[in-house]
Amino acid sequence: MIIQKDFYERDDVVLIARELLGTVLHTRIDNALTTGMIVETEAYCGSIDRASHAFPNRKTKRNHIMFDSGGKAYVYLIYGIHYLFNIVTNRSGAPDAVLIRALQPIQGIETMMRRRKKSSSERITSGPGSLSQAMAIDLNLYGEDLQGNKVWLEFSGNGTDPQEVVQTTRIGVDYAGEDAKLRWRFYYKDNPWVSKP
DNA sequence: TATAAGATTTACT
DNA sequence: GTAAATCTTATAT
Repeated sequence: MIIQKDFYERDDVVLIARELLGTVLHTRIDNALTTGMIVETEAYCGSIDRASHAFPNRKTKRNHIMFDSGGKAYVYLIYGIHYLFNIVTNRSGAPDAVLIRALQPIQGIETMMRRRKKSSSERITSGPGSLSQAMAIDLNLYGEDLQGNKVWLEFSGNGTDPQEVVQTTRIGVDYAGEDAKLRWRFYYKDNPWVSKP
């Protein structure tokens, strides 16, 4: 079942990050379908969180889609190399987003291996830059509606959380001072697809 | 206008 | 363990 807009428009971005674990991200790019279960997320709250690009409610050309209402894709280029995929949440004017950090591949694994230039399916979607490359996520998806025909999310069929969830601190945000200690990262314990430094 | 650093990954020493 | 790749934004001249 496709996740509806009201799921994303709630105001608790941390809760949404937790609930996105176990849902399935789909992209259909160049007529190739790729899907994967989300196993690692991080929450970013633009109004109070120094680690967010939108702190403190600052709108730029890069991040302006975060100020739109929830249920859109926020894609940006980091280090001039990697695209990171975020899901915009909350109401218009509240710049919250959830970063997708790792997937467990389900469909289109051959396609993902070709895009990643790997001959093995090992860890082709572990890490935010890697999964974007595997799913063909780039700036063409900036602001894309998550109920469209290019990128969307679905609840998994069984609706269960088969694995234990770990809540801990985020990665790569040491510059954010006290906010770097917020435990806004979620992942499935012992899942081999979770990103490891 | 110029410089520095970043929600990262990969290759090399 | 360290460095390079190289685009966007913020801060300082």
